Amino acid sequence: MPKVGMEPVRRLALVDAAITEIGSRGSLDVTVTQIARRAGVSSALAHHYFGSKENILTAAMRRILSMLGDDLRAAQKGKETAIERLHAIVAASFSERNFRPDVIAAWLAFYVSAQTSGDARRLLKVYHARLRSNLIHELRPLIGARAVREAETIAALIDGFYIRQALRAGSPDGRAAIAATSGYIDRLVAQG
Amino acid sequence: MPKVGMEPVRRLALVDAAITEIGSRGSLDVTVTQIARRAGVSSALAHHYFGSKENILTAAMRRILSMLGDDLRAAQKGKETAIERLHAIVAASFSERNFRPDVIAAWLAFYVSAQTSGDARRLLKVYHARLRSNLIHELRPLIGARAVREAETIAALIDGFYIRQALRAGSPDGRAAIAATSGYIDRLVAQG
DNA sequence: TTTTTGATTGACGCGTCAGTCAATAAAAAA
DNA sequence: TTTTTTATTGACTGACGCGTCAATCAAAAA
Repeated sequence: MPKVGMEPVRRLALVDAAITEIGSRGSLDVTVTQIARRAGVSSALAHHYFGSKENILTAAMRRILSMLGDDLRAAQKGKETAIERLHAIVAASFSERNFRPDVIAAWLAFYVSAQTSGDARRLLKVYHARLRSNLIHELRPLIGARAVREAETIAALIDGFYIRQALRAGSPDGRAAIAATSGYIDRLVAQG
Repeated sequence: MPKVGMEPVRRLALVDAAITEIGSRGSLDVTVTQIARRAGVSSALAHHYFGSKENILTAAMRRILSMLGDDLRAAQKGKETAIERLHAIVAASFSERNFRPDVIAAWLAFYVSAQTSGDARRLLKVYHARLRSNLIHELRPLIGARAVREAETIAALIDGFYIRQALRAGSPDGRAAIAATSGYIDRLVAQG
């Protein structure tokens, strides 16, 4: 079976396997062997390509956040008004692709690892900064100086719905989260 | 030094040490030896009293949540109106005693362990249920049927500020969180 | 065909950690 | 005083996980 050009294939498979494994175990306490098995390779190969377990986990995190980033960008495209773009940000945050049990569990686990790992911390901060700057940019023309503080609150609301979903049993209810968050924004704007 | 009646003293010291250790490491990945050393005893003694590491961690979690519960109850006492009690709930949630880096880190870590451990999950659900029922009870006379949905949103807001604080560097800014959350409630009530 | 290069893994060393156990020491009870 | 009970720990073990390494295998290049 040894064919040339396997590296990118294996890397992707391992990262995907890591996300799934973290999601299914609900914790970063996954072994390289578990990840490798799920990806259909040996643990030695995982080390061969990634060097260390931490590198695998960081790559998984990067992938989750970049998926979210892509969605955010895509959702805002074509929207004409600021309020539409705000709604698009909220919708993307709770879209079927991102607001999923395994992704939520992984995302939560990364929050914890950000307490220790510099890489994880940096990546999460980038995501925070981008979300924040997006929100402020759209809010400013609508509510002026209050945009900064309100962006923080909206972000907290989004993160809050994420973490609470992590504790729920059933499949995520993105619509309720969207309704609440968008509702908050609408009331904000209506009041000026 | 062996004196009788050490058990409750040791238990308390070990649980406190566990909270501090988790907070300082920012993760549940703490060893029994670390906890025991911080409490000034051997790891064997920790096992002697608690039987297992998981029991220590669960006890630590129970303690954090019961501290929060006490504060919540105390804060509501003496308040006459529903809106005052709502503000008291928010203030207690972000009080100096609870909204502290090590407690926040431990709390976050417990959220993760709730994905795996039945005990942790159960404890967190109790906290959620109590907060939810408190909020609904006070909101109902003010906004009627919308109370249920809004209680969920307020809870998400609180949890969201917690998790976002976990990523920040400096010491927690409880006032800002209180201002935002209480502000949300005020606007809610003002609109009827 | 021979050589090189990339893919792949089984086996293993090294460290860590949870939990056990037997032994010691001192207080309390008999 | 002798016996029992409680507190306490050093030493140990069995399991587990990361990361390494030498070896194998097949495709590609020479």
